[in-house]
Amino acid sequence: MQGKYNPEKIELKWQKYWSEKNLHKADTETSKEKFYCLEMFPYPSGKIHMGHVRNYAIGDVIARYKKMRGFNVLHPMGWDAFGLPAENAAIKNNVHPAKWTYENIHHMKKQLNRMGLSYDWDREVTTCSPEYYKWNQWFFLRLLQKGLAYKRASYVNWCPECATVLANEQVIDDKCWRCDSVVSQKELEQWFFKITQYAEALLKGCDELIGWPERVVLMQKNWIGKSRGVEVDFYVEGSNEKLRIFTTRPDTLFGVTFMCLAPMHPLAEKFDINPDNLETIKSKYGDIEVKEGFFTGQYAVNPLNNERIPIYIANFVLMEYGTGAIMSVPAHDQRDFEFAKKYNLPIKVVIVPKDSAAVRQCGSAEERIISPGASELISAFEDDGVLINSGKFSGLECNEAKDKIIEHIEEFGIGNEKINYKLRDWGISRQRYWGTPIPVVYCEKCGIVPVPEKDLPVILPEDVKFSGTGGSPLLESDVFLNVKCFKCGGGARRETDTMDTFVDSSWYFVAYCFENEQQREKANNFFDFNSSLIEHHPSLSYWMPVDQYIGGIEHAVLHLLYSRFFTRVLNELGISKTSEPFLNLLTQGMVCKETLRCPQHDWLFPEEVKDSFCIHCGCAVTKGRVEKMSKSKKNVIDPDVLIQRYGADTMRLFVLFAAPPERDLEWSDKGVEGAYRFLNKLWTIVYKYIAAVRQCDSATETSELPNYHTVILLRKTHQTIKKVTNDIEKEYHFNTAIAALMELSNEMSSFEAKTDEDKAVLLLAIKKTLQMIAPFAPHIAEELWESIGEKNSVFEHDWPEWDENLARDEEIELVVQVNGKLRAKILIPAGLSDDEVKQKAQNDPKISEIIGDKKIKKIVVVKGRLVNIVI
RNA sequence: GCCGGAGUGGCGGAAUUGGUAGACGCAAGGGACUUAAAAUCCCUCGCAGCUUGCUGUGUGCGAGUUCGAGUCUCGCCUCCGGCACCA
Repeated sequence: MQGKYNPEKIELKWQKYWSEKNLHKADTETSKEKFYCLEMFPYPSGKIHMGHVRNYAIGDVIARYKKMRGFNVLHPMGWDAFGLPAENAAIKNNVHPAKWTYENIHHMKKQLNRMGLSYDWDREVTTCSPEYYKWNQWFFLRLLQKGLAYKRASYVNWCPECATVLANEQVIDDKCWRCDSVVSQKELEQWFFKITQYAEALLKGCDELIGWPERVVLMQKNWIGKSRGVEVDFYVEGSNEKLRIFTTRPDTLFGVTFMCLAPMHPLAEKFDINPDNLETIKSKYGDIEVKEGFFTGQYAVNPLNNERIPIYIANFVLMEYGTGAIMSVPAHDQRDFEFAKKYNLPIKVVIVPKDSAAVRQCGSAEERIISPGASELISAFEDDGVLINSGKFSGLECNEAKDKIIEHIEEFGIGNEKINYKLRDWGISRQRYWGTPIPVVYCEKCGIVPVPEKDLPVILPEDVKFSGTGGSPLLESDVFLNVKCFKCGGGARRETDTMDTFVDSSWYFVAYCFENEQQREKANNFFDFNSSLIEHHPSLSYWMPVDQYIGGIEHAVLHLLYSRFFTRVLNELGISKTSEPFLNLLTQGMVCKETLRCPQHDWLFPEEVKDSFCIHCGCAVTKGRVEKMSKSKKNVIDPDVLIQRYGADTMRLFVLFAAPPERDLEWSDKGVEGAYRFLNKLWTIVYKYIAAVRQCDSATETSELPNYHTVILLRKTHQTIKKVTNDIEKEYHFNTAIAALMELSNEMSSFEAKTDEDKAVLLLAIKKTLQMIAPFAPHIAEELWESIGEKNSVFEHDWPEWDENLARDEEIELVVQVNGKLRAKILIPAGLSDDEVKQKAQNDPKISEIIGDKKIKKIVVVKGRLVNIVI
């Protein structure tokens, strides 16, 4: 097919070819080494956006490249199909969430295929299908059995108007995002997964994540938030009660001047305090702006020095962390310091900087201990130092003091060393319809009764209405709601909460390991309900873990942490051999574009601007910041439009070329045209020489070629293979790999093939270029590959190899520096000895002139690069 | 506040282990082809100076190490991201 480059025509042709030949299917039985390449599956919101395009283009390059390198590649795709938008669409458009979701999936699947992505669709998963979510339920039951799923009361965001729980993200300025009612905190019974039991394992596992970006690992570590400290009992004066606190600074125990309880602390109930005061503080609980508290009238006794310490109740003390009570050391904690100043509480210095002058200076602090307001401190001293005023521990350095004091505390039975984590259990209950029903029933006699495995899946009922008010639609389905107890056969009510959609995505990578949903059901052991013998399934142990995972940084904590948690549980259940799901992680940057703003009309589409004035009001339009593409900011580019105009190959190429994968990418319409030009150029090169090239029998790889330019092209070809291979292999630097291919193309387009040998070398260069461009722009590669007379798909050929000898330059450009400054460049043959190089450098007329009769102190030679003469 | 990351031409971005700063692309300017335009091709392109070839200078700022620093060390500045009452 000659003529003009017509992307649409060839792209559809090759997409059909791939699908008919089943080219993207993962082998089930093979001796080949496996490579599991996975991109985060999308939420079927309606249509794909540029973020998807980037994510999936990156994944596709890796999958196709690995296939060409001879791996058995698993490259699946599916749908994160449960979730709120479907329910909102149901309310708004009176369409069932399932219909809305499946229509979106249908459309988006077409879009993905139009991009030419190499998915094995036989392994597609859709999380809203009962075949999929019954496994959510199965996992839930296993977790319940192991005590890893439990129900307890907790505080949640509650919208009284919608009668539902809201996620933190859905509360905007303390109001419901949907109805604008003021959101309150409500105590509600919720299901939890006990992820905290795995805090230490997940933290330790972080060290295994060597293929992850450091910052993601760090974010995981911070999220888990381990800290070592000690729990200490303070006596409550005049009662048998003990007040237990947690601190990471036992070295400051002698500096405690007051204590604070969380307003929900059980002791608060026992104290004789004004209930109004308590209510006020409770209402300010969680308010970051103010730190408030009040004196309970009660005193505690410091177990180390028997000092009498007032007990306060304060809004900033969290019930969820530590023991819900703190000791306050205003001299060495800034927040305590501010609180002490506000309520005029004593400040006692117990740690001073290590250097002696400061010790002496602060020595005078001895006199003003516990004298409120006397302290000259303007802020807390939080650094490490030396202890003073601390009984037998005075004079010790902080770290040593910590150990000694912990020892002392344990010896006298006042408390114990304690490790705390910030990680909380994972609340999975959602009062929504479009999610996995939690498989339990409530029986008046038997209480919580799990649905037996053989009765799974608990299917979402169809007879529901979506009004948008009055809570979960499941509450209105009698068929769903009223069941017989699985234990006693009596009347029971089904759980109407559904699971957080993060449950669905915590194990979907496991589901892909099985060939299709039918087979998944019958061909495995662990999914077999009747089998008490749970074994590692061969498919699973073959494919897991995922070799390369690719997705947005926004999932750095939640999804990735949940998946790690699930994989550990699966491992303990004997299902998965691996304890970490993702070997290598690539977090791609956002796709951004310039925004346009009009003072009157806010964000504008580019079409709404003419000569930098708003077409509606004539106001001068200012260029906003470059921001992540979003509908609301009117700076989105629709992939469909782009494909229509330039084709999928151009879109893919641009997105891969404009920035390295992990960095943010700034959209440039002109840049897209550049990518399109490059593909056209490639097309022209091939067709310009195709007639001549066809006459050659085969490409020869001999290096004994007479023509200088031919040698250069051959060398460039081998250098490019080396460069592109290394760029892909090393850090997935696709932008520089593509740049190298552009360089080679530039070389080819200025090359004139006269002799047969010239033609042979050119054909070789063309072939290798097509093979190397194939993972990036697969359609044009296939088309041109066919055009030069190759049989079979380009993807069925091995990735090109380079010859180190042919890639080596015969001559090198030697840089000559004098005193570190560039003074000359000379061409010398490669492989000279250091002495010869030194000689040549000094013999250069310019250099010898500069040196003149000055004395040479030293000559530094960097092989193959430069000479530096120091005079 | 704490923890990360990043600052390189008009722009996106390149630069092995410390070794020619600015690959590749975009934009811009000039030229060729054309009746004309588009497309394509060729040339120029960090800044400053003049003798147009060179000299000086240049990777956020200031020091330092080194024969040599975009890269390493120390001290600042700015931007971005994450966490944030975590005791």
